[in-house]
Amino acid sequence: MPAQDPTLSPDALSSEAASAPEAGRRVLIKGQQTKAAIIDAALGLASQIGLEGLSIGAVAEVTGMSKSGVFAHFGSREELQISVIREYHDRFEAEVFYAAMQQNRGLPRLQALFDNWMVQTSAEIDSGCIYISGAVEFDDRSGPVRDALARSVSTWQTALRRAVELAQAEGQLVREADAQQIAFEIHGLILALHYEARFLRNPSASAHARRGFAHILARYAAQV
Amino acid sequence: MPAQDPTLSPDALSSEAASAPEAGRRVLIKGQQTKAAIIDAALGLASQIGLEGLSIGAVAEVTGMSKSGVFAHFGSREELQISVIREYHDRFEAEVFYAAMQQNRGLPRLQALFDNWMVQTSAEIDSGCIYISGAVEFDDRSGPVRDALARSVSTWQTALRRAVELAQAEGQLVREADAQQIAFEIHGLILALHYEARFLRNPSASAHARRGFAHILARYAAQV
DNA sequence: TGCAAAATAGAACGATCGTTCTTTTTTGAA
DNA sequence: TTCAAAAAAGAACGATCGTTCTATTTTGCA
Repeated sequence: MPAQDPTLSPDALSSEAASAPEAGRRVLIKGQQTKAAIIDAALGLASQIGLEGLSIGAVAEVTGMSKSGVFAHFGSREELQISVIREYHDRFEAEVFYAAMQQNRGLPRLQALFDNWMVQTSAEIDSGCIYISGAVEFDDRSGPVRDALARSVSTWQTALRRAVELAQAEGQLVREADAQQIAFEIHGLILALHYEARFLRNPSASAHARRGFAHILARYAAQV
Repeated sequence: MPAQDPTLSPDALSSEAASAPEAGRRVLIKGQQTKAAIIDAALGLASQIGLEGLSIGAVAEVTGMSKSGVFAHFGSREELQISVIREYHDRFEAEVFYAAMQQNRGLPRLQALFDNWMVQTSAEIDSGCIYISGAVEFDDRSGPVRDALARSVSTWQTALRRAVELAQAEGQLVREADAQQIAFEIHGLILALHYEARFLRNPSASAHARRGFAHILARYAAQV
């Protein structure tokens, strides 16, 4: 199954923090533990105040460390930001993508992907989504942080589009439809959900998004 | 016509910079001119780097003034940010809302609103939209800047929803449909357009948004 | 237990930020 | 042309930022 099903960047952005130490060299485990704790705290902070608002001083305060202690693990703020993006990518992959892969390909899996995405986004109404805030912060910038972010988002969008294409291949959605168009419309629903629920505090945003998805499925449903 | 057509916050956020000077007092016009020039430059900056990234020093450099010279016109950075929001509100109102009001109520006007919104958003692919970036920057903050932003956005959303309701009243869209649901889906298309075009540099984003709008109209079209 | 390496802390740097205060220049009606 | 008010400039403040350097503590195999 993993051979023929699409995977969400199996290697592209996988955490390299667990690189195997060279044999015959010392293996210190403490550093990796605290580094993981730092990244976890940094992701929490970045979700609230954005990747750009993420400061080493704030991370140090949350983790109870010194600024230089935090800094030493990454060497630069950009590397910390990229580590946060990688961590978010991994969690998103696990909770949205992999969690839906156990559903049968086609409409059940596509529905599960959207449901998981909704759950993730709804949970982020309080915390914020760095795929959305990051896009706004880095849309006119260049550099490794933007590249890492764009790569993660593109990878996820490709996975979503492939799920649509599988539903078309299964004959559940019309084959003539543009899968990218469908993915675009779905993406819009999630963005509107995030905008209305998190910024405007509109309590009916979730219902609107869910209904919108049902409308999309109905519109592109293949006639039996 | 202005009496029965909805207006986009006729007074709520109108610029108060042109407050009439007291009779018998001196009238210096220079200050208001430079203030307008500052706001114009600040809006250009905020569109690119966001309202939060907007710094008085950067505005001073662009306008060729000193930091304190710029500061004196507003008294605080927050007031400068609010002035920028007001200016954007006025321009958005003129180029999107009022420009569509000359179309007949119902579908023609709704289509014009969306077209103008698309043009505005497409033009902002290079400059950025502070209604979108601002929502991300201030979604977990409170204060007068967030309030001004949320009020402007809510006003525009109300105007959009009313245009949908007019199309329903004209019998062009099904009366049973939830106007807020339709406005939500349209908003999602614009957000996805901004995201994909500005961040991911996807050249087909405009086509996707336009097609998505046509799909919405078709789905909610009243059978004749 | 000893000891080198790794991990962390602490202090300081130059830069930028919003803001305040003082001084100088400009404005425009009398 | 005069002159008070308005506008703008200039300098400095405390705070925070990312980063660098050095010193101290902790780690984990020998």
